[in-house]
Amino acid sequence: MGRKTDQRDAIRNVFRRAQRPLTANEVLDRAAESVPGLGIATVYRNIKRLHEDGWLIPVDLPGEPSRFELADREHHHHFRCDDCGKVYDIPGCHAPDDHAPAGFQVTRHEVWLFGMCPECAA
Amino acid sequence: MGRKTDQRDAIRNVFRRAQRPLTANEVLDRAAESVPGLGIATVYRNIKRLHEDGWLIPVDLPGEPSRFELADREHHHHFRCDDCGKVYDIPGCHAPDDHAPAGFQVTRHEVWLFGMCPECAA
DNA sequence: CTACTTGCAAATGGTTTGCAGGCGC
DNA sequence: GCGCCTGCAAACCATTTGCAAGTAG
Repeated sequence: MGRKTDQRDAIRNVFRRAQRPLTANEVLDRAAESVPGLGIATVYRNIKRLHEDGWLIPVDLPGEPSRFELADREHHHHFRCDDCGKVYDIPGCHAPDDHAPAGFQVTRHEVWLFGMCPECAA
Repeated sequence: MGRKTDQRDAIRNVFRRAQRPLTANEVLDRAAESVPGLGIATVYRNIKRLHEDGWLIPVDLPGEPSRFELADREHHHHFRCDDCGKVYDIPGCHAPDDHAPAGFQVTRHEVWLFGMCPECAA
């Protein structure tokens, strides 16, 4: 997985501490606290590598920058609140892979739910 | 819905003829055939307006430019071939909205299937 | 010492916007 | 004629890359 550097350690720790998917800029802000001078390019390069190594998985939403979260978790989906914009993890999977027309081989799927979160609904 | 212009007509006709979601550039290429000199900014402006008017719906997937398709169709999902990159419409809906934890009010969902399309599987 | 890493700045690619001229109504 | 539309170019924003200097092993 390459060399051990302060930057990479800091970036990995940020993800380990995170309770939700993070954007590159959020990672930069948090990691820069322990590694002053950290550059955004380094964050992107490390995120890319950690993703390639299977340590991170991308969480993308239309019109927003990519977010990433730890890969070592159960398969799950995401919920985005239309009101506050927060992204929540939704445990479990209720979208079987086998509903494509004949001939299509489905190997993976993504499900996003949108609506109002408990906080905003109150 | 605003004035009638050659540009807007051409752009709408492109979508009416399309068999799959299109990117802004794909729309530009096709619409420019009937309206030489058409600019990409005009395409974006019209797509934005047609979307706001509910005539188009966005079809987004990670790391790729937004695509759009006609809104007046049954709810359906999309399949993206990992091999050739083409995006297919998948009729029907097999992802019920009611699988979020208590407190979450789900009003909308998006489902993407990934894998191999019939052509590439052959 | 050598190769991998980093920071900076410039480049990229999709999308948006400012502006002056054009055209639908 | 008024105000919406358009084309062009410049601006934006997230992300990537070139490059020279730094550092892990």
